Amino acid sequence: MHEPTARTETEKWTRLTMRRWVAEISSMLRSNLSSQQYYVLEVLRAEGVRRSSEIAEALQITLPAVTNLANKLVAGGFAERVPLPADRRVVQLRITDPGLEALRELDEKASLLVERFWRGLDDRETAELTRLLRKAMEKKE
Amino acid sequence: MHEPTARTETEKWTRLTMRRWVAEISSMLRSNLSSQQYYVLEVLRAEGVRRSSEIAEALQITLPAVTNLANKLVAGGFAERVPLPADRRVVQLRITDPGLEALRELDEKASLLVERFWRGLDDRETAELTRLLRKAMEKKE
DNA sequence: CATATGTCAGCTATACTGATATTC
DNA sequence: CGAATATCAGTACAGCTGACATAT
Repeated sequence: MHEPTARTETEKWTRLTMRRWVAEISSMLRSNLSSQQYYVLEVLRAEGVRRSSEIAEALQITLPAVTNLANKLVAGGFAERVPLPADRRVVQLRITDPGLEALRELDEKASLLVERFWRGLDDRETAELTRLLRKAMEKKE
Repeated sequence: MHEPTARTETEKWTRLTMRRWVAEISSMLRSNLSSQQYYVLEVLRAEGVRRSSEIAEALQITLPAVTNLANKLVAGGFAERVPLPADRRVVQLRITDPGLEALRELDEKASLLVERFWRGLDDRETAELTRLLRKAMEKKE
């Protein structure tokens, strides 16, 4: 083994960091959309219309769970169901203008959260952290 | 503003990283304890016996939620309730040997998960990442 | 007729609020 | 008696599996 204590330190700080993130983001979302609803809207904004099965795949949940999420989003006016004429089994979801607006507000909050989250780092360190996260994620595919 | 794109990049990669972590840890725990149960056991192992109110504080959940978690852990044999003679309103929780054993197994898995999670980074980068996470977390108190 | 897509029904798990012991 | 601690009761919400309707 190369450096036994180093790996333990990495574990320790990785897990503490992740735990805090989860705590902060869930308290941020408390009064608005659930985090899954938020994620669906983000997917819709980024990708345009998406069918239920694609959303299930993206969120790693079952199709009935997507139906449930979609019901909430549609009921709230954040998304709408759009039939796909070419294949009438398919139901697509599309984000609405109020959905985009809600997303913008949440983006604002998330942005502040990220900024606050890494507040202990200076600009150079933040840039280095970003580079490392990006590299780690890009190599995961 | 200093570097508008830099902040956006930080946001983007922070959030993707966190989302993936949540997905991976929850699939890791799927067949065992819930992540909250896991966290309670970790707290108990680190701190010795803890009263319900302290656990609620640590996990940022309500007291009834702790009662529920404690019921599950006790039913599973992972923890036990210990009265505190000095104050008979208090119920403390203590981890059992089977609880320690379960934790060891999960630690093993979590350890592999962390290692795999940052696999895209080399040793030097992993050390730097660890330093940055630690610094960011320590400055948050 | 077999497969694919989405929804419905019913179940489970977990957290919450409010009410209720019990003890300090 | 008021405050603190934990639990109980009831509710809400999100996810799952299995059954079902519709379309390919």
